[in-house]
Amino acid sequence: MAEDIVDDSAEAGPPLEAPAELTLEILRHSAAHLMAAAVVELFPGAKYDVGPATEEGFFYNFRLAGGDHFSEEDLTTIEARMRQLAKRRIPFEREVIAREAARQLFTDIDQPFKVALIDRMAEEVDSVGVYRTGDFVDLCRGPHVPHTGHLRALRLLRVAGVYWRGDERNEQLQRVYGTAFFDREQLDAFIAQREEARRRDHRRLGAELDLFHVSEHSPGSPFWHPKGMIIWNTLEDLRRDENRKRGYVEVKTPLLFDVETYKTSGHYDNYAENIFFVSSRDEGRQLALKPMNCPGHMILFGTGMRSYRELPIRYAESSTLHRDERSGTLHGLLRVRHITQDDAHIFCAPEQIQDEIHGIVDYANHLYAMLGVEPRAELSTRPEKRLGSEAQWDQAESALEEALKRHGMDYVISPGEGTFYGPKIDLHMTDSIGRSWQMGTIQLDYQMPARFGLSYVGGDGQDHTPVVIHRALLGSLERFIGILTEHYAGHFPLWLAPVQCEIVPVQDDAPEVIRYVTELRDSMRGAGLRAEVNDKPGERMQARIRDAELRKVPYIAVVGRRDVERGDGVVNVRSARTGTQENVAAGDLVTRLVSEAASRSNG
RNA sequence: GCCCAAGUAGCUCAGAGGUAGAGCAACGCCUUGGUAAGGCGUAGGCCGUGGGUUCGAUUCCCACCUUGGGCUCCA
Repeated sequence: MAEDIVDDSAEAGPPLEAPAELTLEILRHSAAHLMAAAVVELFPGAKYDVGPATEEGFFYNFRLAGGDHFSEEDLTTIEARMRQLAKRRIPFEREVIAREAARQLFTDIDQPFKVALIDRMAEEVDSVGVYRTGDFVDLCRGPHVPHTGHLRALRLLRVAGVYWRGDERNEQLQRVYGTAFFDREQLDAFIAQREEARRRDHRRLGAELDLFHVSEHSPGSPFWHPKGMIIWNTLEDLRRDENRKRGYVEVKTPLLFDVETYKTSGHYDNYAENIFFVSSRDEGRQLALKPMNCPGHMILFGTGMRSYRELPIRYAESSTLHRDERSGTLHGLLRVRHITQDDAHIFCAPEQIQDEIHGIVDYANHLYAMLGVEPRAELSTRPEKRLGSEAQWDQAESALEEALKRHGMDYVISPGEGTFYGPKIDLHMTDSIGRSWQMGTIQLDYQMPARFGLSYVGGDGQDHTPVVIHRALLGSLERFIGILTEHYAGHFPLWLAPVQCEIVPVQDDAPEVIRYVTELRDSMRGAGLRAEVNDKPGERMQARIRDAELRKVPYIAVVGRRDVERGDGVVNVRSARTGTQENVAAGDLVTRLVSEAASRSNG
């Protein structure tokens, strides 16, 4: 959910003129006021904080008397009260008053959050907007709907505890989320759309398609089932193929490291709460499960004299990583503790950065296009606290930006969001309910090689410190498969589908039919296809077809006695995606599926 | 970690202070069927875990675990 709208400047400041047109945002902002009005009536002593419109609806933050919390039942009560207030067509009355008068007003009615907002306004602000809805009064620049009668199609969605001003060190307030639309039909469509999103949720599809599950025996670490492993391994094959073509070399580094390694890398100081520590029989020695591959690759690079002639060296490793994520953040495959990154570290000379970044962006575009997904790129630039010279940062940032431009990629810049060791490009994807997740990342690093004392001999015979580019393109295999499952709604393209062709015999007890379908299956398997025969006894052909359809098998071949007796080797093939049928010679079918799978097309 | 919810058969869910139900799936039998569910039957449960209240708890209370939505976090 986009919560970047939690900017309370929208709540205060100079008032705006009445709107030329009634937008959804205005409607929802007004609905937030209406909700606060209802809450203040129903929960005496409630303090209200801020309540903006969001992409999905609106929310308002409250502190209830006596430290109470809202329950879900309260939502029903509040929503009912809102409807009553809406029916009364109470006008939204706008006033502009002096800042001091407003401060006094909110002090008098004991609304400390509003007083705090006024106190945080810029000095030059001398008047503020105040809106009244019946007895309810809010600090607000508006604009609003003329009266509450416009707020007909409302729905309160959920409650949440949120930290005041988004800071964990502050007290926790109660936030109520809701949404509003111009009419009932739009609200119904919104609710139906959420239902649809739930159907393509990767956790649901993961169970239905028998891909994976998570267990309380190891929270955050998925169990991959045979069908899920096919998708996993197919993506791994793709990664290996492409890495080989692009001059990467595969390495393997340990899972367990002495913690000293992470002190050297800087992770111990910056990341300790996410590291799983492991005790050892060797007293006085503490080990840690690796949360990232970089230190291992640094050590590997450092095992020998390196010449500039060897560079760039591109170490790739798709290794298991563990990160001790906070329990409340775990989320299916999208946020896990057992992470498998399609990781690589490129060690290069400064003058090679541009070409390497270019190559990585090209690689990323190639992969994403092949999978039919479009990530959003974000360029994160130098943060306040950083290492390295300004000249290095200039070079690094422009190298990244240059590559994005050269590839014609749309991107947004996140100023100050880079890492302390360098700027980065992140690739983001959206899940079924609109949440954004970081997938790939490309990070330039001038610092870690120096911390590990890495060097290479340059053409000038002097030692130089290499630059490292950290990059993961899919990001994590777990997360990527999760997003991909939702993207395809479970209908994986042929090359990724766990079962590519299911063969359904019409007469399961006719020996010649059984022989025929078994031979067809074996010839498909011999050609490298994943084929199964569904000859489940006691079930009609229709039920077997339905079963394969529900498992979203791309092709279903139906073979009966008539085909066998005809003797021309023609079978009937049904495409699950289109529901169409056609008659094809078995040999042609195999050739066609092999070629479609090899093309790795999205179908 | 924090707020709000939910954990009952493999799955989806119903139920109630007196010891547990449906549909689908599984298994068995019957059905020989040409493109999305044939019929009958059988089996299946520490009602998330641990405490407490009670003659009796799966049901009420407390704690914990896991899952979901949000917050914070995501170098």
